Amino acid sequence: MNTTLQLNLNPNLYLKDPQSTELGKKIIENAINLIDKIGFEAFTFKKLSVSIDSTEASIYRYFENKHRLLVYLITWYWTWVEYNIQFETHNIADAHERLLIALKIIAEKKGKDQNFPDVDEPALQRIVIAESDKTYLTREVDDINKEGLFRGYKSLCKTISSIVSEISPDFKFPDALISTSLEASHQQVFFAKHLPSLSELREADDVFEENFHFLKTLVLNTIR
Amino acid sequence: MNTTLQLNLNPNLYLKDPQSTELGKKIIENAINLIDKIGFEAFTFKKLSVSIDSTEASIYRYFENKHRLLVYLITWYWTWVEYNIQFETHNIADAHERLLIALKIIAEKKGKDQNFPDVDEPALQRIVIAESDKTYLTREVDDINKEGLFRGYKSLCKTISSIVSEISPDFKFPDALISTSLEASHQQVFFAKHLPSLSELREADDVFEENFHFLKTLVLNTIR
DNA sequence: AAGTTTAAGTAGTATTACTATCATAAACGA
DNA sequence: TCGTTTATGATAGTAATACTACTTAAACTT
Repeated sequence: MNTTLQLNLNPNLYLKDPQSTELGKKIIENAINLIDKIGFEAFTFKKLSVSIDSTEASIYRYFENKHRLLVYLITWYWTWVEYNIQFETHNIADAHERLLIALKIIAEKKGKDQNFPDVDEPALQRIVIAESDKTYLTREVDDINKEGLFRGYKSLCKTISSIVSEISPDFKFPDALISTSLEASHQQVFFAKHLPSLSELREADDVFEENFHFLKTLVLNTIR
Repeated sequence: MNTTLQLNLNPNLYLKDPQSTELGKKIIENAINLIDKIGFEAFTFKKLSVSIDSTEASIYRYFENKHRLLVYLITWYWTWVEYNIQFETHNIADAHERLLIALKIIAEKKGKDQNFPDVDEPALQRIVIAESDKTYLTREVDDINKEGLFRGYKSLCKTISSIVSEISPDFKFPDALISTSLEASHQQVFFAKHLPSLSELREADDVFEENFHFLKTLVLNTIR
């Protein structure tokens, strides 16, 4: 299969769909590179406009502000992860097996997906690890939520927590357990790199394998 | 007992010890109020200087910038929490019992502690819930860590994870489990309030009890 | 070819996050 | 009591940020 795909995202995420124009695609591609390189706080529309050889005002026509752009990128990521989970668990009857596949996909290191040529998934994963919590840790969280912008993340959480409920119908906290696990899946990788005394995971090629191992232990032991 | 106490914090947290002067204490007291009221992003030294009827320059003599001030406040909180855990678990032989006390203290709603008249602990707990992750989610994390500013949090994590190891010496991830639990203890309360579909906890007087119940389930099931 | 929608560039503003300098007043030591 | 640290305050200034408003250019329609 050689077709390129497009994820359907909530139109409230943008003022003008960046997937619909050349400039829009350049904004996404270069925003990922730039945030990955300098971090979200230092990232500005001015710097982005220089790197795509355009202007601040043009970028403001696509996104209300840089926070909304971050929400767009992070939502793209979770929607993509959920798509992969749906794809890989399709036609698998055993709930336990489906849960393991889902946890694996969440925990693992992401490579380039040829279906989406404009998105650098490995860079985007690094952004998720370092910046994703900033999407909701803001005073605007309720407004943003009202517009439905967290649907991607919430839907992913629901997908996995319902597998948990299928396995252990009496378990009281499937949503809390899975949201905790989703957060842990990037927090622990961050700790491994920057605050290693907070985690047994160690920065190396296999952090992501250890990450999977930890998540598996956490989730399976908790619901059993 | 009627003496007031003072927590010993790493001097790198400040340029000049705010606990040593009247102005310093006013800065801490009003910073807590102001961040609680308007959030960390909207909080500025200018606004703080107006609320304490002083000047920006004076505040800059105590803290390098507003991020360092946040690190100071959050460190104060975790150091205080660890002090409480030490106090309450002292002389208790049974590790399982000590673990439950520690989880309870982490999870519970904080009231005013008369030992520290200048600190509004309930407001500070709200700041921890909404802003604490911003202390380390920054490009400066490695520099800040090198100065030892995360010692409070790391020490708390170690204290509890060593109880875990005492109970289950073969468990592979005591640090990861406890850092995950510490993060969950404020994340789940945040979700209950702002993104309730990510958690079974519900905003009400007993969120903190449910929080304890969830943490207990998570930790005890995982290590058993 | 004229008119109209749409995209993109130019220019400007208020605020933020500082830094630097100088004045003054209290506190402290000899 | 005189002189000197030390703490705070007042004032000003700067580069960068996060926008907004206005204007021009291109593209598409009739």
